[in-house]
Amino acid sequence: MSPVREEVRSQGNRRHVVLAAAASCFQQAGYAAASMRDISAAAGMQPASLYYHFDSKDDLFVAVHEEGLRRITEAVVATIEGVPPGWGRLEAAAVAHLTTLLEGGEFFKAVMRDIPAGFAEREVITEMRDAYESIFAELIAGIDLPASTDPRHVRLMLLGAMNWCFTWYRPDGTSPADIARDFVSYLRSALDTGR
Amino acid sequence: MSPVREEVRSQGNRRHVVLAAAASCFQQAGYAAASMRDISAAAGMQPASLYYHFDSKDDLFVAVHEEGLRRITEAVVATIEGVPPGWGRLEAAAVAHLTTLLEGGEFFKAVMRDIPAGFAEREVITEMRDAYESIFAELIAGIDLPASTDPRHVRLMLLGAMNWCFTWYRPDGTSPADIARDFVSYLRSALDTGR
DNA sequence: GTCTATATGCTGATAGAC
DNA sequence: GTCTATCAGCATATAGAC
Repeated sequence: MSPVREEVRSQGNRRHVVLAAAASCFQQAGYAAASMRDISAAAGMQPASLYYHFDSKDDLFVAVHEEGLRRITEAVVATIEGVPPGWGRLEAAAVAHLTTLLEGGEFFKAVMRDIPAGFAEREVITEMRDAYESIFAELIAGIDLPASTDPRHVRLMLLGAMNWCFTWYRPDGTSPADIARDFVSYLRSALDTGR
Repeated sequence: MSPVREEVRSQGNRRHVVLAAAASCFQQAGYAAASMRDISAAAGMQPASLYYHFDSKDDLFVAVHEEGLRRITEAVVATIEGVPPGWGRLEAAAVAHLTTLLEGGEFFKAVMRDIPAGFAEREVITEMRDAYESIFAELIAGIDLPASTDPRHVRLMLLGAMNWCFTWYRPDGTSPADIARDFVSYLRSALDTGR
């Protein structure tokens, strides 16, 4: 409205291009094997130009995680919205998680991996992942499990099984949604006290 | 007995020392981040000396996998010997697998990871892993599952959940054996038709 | 914001003495 | 079998022009 609008600073800024290029390289090669040269080539610029947008390779890795986890959180939260608590809600979240992970683009295979050993900001990444996984902890808390069952192990089993899928998943095989539904159904028929 | 015995050639050969050093480095840092210099230091020799025992870093990685998978196969096979087919046998195998993986030494965390992208001999490693996992396929085939259940997904869910454990396992928490038993029990009560 | 040019150190691997 | 010495190339990151 004001005639002298403060234009969005850094418009034409290609930070997001760099971020996407980094995600692609980290996903393909892993943190250590992806070089800043590779990333700069994927972004269509010179290596030195990356350092205008990010201070270091470590910073870039953290930023890729921030963006990836932000997006997958968004996808899962949007999916479970309105679904009543219980197994159906957990299933919906699992389907969203695995579908995003396996077919959602390059950000996610970079994010759902073991953190490179000796990585300086390991804790930052761990905390971001924990925040995301707490969604699943809450969903499982909303289910009436047998008293002998450890809800933490249920969560870790489900998420572990899903996060391992990228090692064997093939796009021409069973869909991510069907895989996720199978995994949840095995737990459900085991642990559903309401039946 | 013969007075002129052919002595074991390469006695005093430190190939096994190199192999253990490599396993340690690969496990700690991952393939790309572990350098031949790191490995040579861990083995107590000069970098050039490694090349007497192995032709390349790739070769060394393959050799670590061969040894690691040989050992974990041995551990699992020894454990299930004599246990009758069914859920108990699968549980015994899972306990042996996860215990070896998490507390069996440095070979296994190097082996049960995603293969570095672009690794030249990827297929060789994939085949070795498949051969190992076929043990679990057979164990699951020996269980009477509901017709609607996909035995392959049961195997992949269990192995995936276990192989992901090293990202969250802490030695001062639940023991690997108890974790494995929990995982199998969740599947078992779901899918056990014999109850 | 992106460039060219470069500093400094580490990489896998080889040659050849002992 | 292990060593010393070294090659050629690539790593992250910086300096400073435009």
